Amino acid sequence: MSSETKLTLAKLAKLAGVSTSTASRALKDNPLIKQETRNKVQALAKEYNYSVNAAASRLRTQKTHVIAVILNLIDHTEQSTTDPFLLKLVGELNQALNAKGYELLLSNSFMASDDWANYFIHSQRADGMIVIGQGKSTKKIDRAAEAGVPLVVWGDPKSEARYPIVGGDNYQGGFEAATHLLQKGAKRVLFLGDAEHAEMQERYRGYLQAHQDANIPVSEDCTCTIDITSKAAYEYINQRVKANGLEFDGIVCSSDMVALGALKALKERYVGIPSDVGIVGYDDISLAELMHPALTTVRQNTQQAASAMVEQLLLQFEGKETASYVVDTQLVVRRSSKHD
Amino acid sequence: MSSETKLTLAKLAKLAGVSTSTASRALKDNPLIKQETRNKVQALAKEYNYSVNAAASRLRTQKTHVIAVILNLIDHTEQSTTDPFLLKLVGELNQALNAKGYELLLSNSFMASDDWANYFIHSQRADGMIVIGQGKSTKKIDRAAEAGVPLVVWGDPKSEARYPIVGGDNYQGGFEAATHLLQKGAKRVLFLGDAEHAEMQERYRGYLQAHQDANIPVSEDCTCTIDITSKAAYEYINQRVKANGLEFDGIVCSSDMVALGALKALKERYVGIPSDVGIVGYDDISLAELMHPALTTVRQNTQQAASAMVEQLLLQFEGKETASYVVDTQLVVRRSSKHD
DNA sequence: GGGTAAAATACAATCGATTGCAAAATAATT
DNA sequence: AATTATTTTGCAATCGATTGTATTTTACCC
Repeated sequence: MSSETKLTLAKLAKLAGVSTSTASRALKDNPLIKQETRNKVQALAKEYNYSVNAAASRLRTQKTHVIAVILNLIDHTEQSTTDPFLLKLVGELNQALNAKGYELLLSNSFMASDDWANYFIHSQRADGMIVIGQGKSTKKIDRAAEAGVPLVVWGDPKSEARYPIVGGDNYQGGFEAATHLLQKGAKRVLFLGDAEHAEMQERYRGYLQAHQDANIPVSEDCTCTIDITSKAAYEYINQRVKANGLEFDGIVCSSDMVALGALKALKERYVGIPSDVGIVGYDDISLAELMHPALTTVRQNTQQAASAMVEQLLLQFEGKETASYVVDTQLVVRRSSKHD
Repeated sequence: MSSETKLTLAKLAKLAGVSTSTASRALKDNPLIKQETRNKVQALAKEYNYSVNAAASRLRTQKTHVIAVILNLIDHTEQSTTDPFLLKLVGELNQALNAKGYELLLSNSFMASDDWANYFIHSQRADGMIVIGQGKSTKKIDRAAEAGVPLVVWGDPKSEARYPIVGGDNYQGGFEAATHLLQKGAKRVLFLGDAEHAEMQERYRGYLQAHQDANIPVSEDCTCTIDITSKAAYEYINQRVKANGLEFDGIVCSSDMVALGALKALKERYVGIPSDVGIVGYDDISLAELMHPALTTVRQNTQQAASAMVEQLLLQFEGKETASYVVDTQLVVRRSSKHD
């Protein structure tokens, strides 16, 4: 089918009876080349299954058309490998990038150890980076940005940073979630999450504000700091109820995974949802509506998020101004919070 | 911090007072170079944050150290973007690849349209491919393999193919799942899936065998062909029960997502699980145990799978013999199938 | 000290595509 | 027909690292 020797541009050019420069230009429809010639070269390329050597092209043009996407792992937890929301985001990013002619190099933060700028950019593995999650500290990200790495982050768009951050309005999300529970009559609503993350911190602020607006005090022991995993949530709620009984009637969770863990713990103890405790999650992963009861949650538009991130990144390539971007967010009310 | 001009090997060599060839060799600890010189060059490289230009290196060595991972989408369904199992596999592959010094280029089958061999391999974007899912037809995969693409597939390891296939023993898994339900007393067990997929086909065969061994007939209407999504499962079960009432007492599902959809439909109709209907899923995604009742399922060892796939791929690079590989599979019994 | 073996380093070609500029071919103008 | 303007194409340098081979340096031995 294919001849044994690799087909290079030079050989293709010879076949077409033109020079490599002409062939190269013809392939990309450069108007410098006569239409007829372009057609001939392109036809031959198709016939012989020619495709440009990416390595050579990248070397010459200094562009890779590759974007590194980094799951910014929280060191000791396994949030990222497990959390469907983050993976969904990766899927959407892949779509959005492909649509713009870019490819997605998937990485966790281990590979490049400390020095993202060098590992990905200077080494010409990628043209830019998308970091998913601010983590507990943005030091690494900041350093990369300072080194001039084109960069976009999924996180809390209100954070001050020299790079654009795309994310939902977490303050608003937290506020709506808590307000919703309070309106349904809850008096003691837990916040289950980890305020060290910028995103969670904002949600927490919204949660506090909701209480203030509703004139309901928040006792200190309603703030529960746990890892953002279903396991941690399960264990926490399990132990808390075991130790203190059911001394709360609502939970605002920092993610759906956390909500699912809490839900499980409560159901095992025959706590009625939502009759005894109302639960609100965050993210609206596909399983939220499959739960029983279906999970009330705050949906973030991941598709919009992905497009925005890609757009902000490409803007940097053109040297244009960028800005953080707030993604649509919406409280999706389902059974887990709604007594009829 | 860093000087303005890009640091190339040539400049590094000049700094070290050696030739580029020596510098190049020194950086990779080539014993041809005196230890002292190696140290000096390496120290300088660290000091100046030098890192090899991947594009140049790839062009010269004709190796990319990149593996393309393809989510082999089923055209009209959205299984792959949603299914946590597949994404988990991607995560594990990333780990396994990194451990061997390879990077993961994530793709869906759209990007490369028809011609994987050209798009990924001849164009030197990747050294090899890992395809997740055989899909309904293996034509594309077969064609790529014929074109000489180093290739490993996640699918049914019993399929005949010229490339290694890694996967669980689907026949055995289906057999155990069905046997388990039958032993618990089920008389009419549905199979919910799509036998056009090689993997599902095998599970189905196991399901049939289980019935034969237990001497329980399988009526034709127990074979339910649906898309491998929770939504399709939900709708199917919902309609079936609505139309015919509850004329079955067990379901073997072709994935956990399918099981969750079925579960939801049944719970909405107040069907007791497992008292009225026992359910077994497949994959043991992290949410399986969070369900209420927790989902009995067939676990496939994804970490082992990822290592095996990477190993089989690297073997091809060395021109060595490869073989399909059967991953450990285990029935995890939980509440959804277990009356006490 | 002269000569050979061994160790260490340098030279120069190469991977394949891209692109500024020069050259050739064609068209337009007088 | 000669000259200029315009299209179209080709030349040759370049991107940065790698590696076979040649060369230089050092070590060794009688």
